[in-house]
Amino acid sequence: MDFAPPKYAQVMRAIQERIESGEYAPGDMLPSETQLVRELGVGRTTVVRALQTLAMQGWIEREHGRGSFVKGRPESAAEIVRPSLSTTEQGENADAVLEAGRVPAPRHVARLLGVAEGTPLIARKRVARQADVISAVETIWVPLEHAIGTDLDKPEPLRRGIRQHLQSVKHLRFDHITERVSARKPTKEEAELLGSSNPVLGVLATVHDPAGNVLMVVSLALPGSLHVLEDVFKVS
Amino acid sequence: MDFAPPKYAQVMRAIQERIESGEYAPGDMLPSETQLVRELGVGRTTVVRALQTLAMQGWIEREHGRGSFVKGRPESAAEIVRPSLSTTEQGENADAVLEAGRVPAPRHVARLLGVAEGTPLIARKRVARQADVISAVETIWVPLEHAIGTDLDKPEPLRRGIRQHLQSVKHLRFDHITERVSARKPTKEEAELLGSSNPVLGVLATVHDPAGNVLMVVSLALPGSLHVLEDVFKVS
DNA sequence: CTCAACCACTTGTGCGGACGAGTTGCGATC
DNA sequence: GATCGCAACTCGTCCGCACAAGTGGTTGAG
Repeated sequence: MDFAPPKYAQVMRAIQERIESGEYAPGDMLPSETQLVRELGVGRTTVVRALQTLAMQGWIEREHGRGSFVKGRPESAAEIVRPSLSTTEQGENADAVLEAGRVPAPRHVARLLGVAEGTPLIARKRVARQADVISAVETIWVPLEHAIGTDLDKPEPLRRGIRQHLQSVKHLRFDHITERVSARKPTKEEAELLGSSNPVLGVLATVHDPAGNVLMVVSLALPGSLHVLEDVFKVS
Repeated sequence: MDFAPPKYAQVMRAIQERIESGEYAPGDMLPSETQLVRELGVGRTTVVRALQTLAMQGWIEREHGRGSFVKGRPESAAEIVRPSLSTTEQGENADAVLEAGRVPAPRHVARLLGVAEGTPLIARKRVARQADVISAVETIWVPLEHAIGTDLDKPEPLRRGIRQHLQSVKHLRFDHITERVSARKPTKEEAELLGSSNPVLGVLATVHDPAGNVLMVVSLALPGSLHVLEDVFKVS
């Protein structure tokens, strides 16, 4: 059975929907807290909590003594495309998987996983296509203990993406990802697959569980002519 | 005259100090809300607000029915090195500045600034050195209206960094930065300065004021063999 | 011994009220 | 007309209380 979300979350949703529908346009003043209390039939504590949370998320702006004002849907950092995340998130097409099976850990992967070089791992190499052109070469490295009992070592395409698969089969939860981006020449194999030896963005990412343990390593080669990584951040 | 910070902030500071001093070690259970109420002489509302804010910032973890537990000082994403930010933040050495003066806007810069191609801009080209080796080529593009009255168009090195200079002279405030990273071959000039034609990370960043206007454009060439950009983010 | 009920604790959410402080407009006064 | 003061509004903070819900240990019945 499921539960009703808390009231302050319902209030937030109500206001967000009115902003997205255009009922409250950017620059408009929101109804005052007391008005919202009457209108929505909740206590001021609840309204204030909802409004302060919305302000923290960037939906609205609150000015002491004047009112609360609409800013609009915030461009949250979550919407930015994270290449390593989409790699673990997307399902696979029939022609995507190149190899899947047991290999000894290369040095740089072993270091990130905290195991000895040469330790057997499950490696899964795939390509991503855009309009029939290979647009990225992706390799996922998973320790045996996490891969055992899963379909990661089988060359059949995974329907639901690696994250879903690992979560449902092994109850592994992804918490955060560390990405390391550099520019390099493609390896000979990558150059053949991509059909060019122009520079690539090399992305090396570690996927962590809530306790900080490294669950897997993702390695990507993104041709520089096709990919631009975009990121927005606040200044101090 | 100054004001006392709100009580919930005082409670937050008290707990943060106890965590940093080691009095509360990671993994420890914090005093319960009722205990803190008695100990600090404030209402539970205040304690709860402080604890929930600390939890949002990653200092502690709260578990329904069990208690609040210390996680430690959060490693905030702000500590990550942002190449475009350090470019505007650092002072310049005597041998850093290559050129500074008026040039027509190239197409890709004009588009980011929202002006016509060829509009006169102030451009400032510099190199960053690490152990006497040139490790990056940096170009800053500033509209005339913002550069006028500043020293940005003079080849003399700026002591305090571009952000400080623009803020004190023209009262311009930096709010957020959008970075676009790609991999490319160095231009002929960049290759000569860097002493190599290996792939570089091309960073193109826009610096925005609080209203979202673009104040300047920063363009960087970072040799892939010397730079790795690191980034940590939460999974949904 | 096993297990369920219970109790004592924890945090999560919600209410109403209170007071402070910033903003704005209006009217009385000069 | 200009200015001051006040009233009415806004948000910011804080309190005490209440109840729900999750956790863990104890206790007593079987």
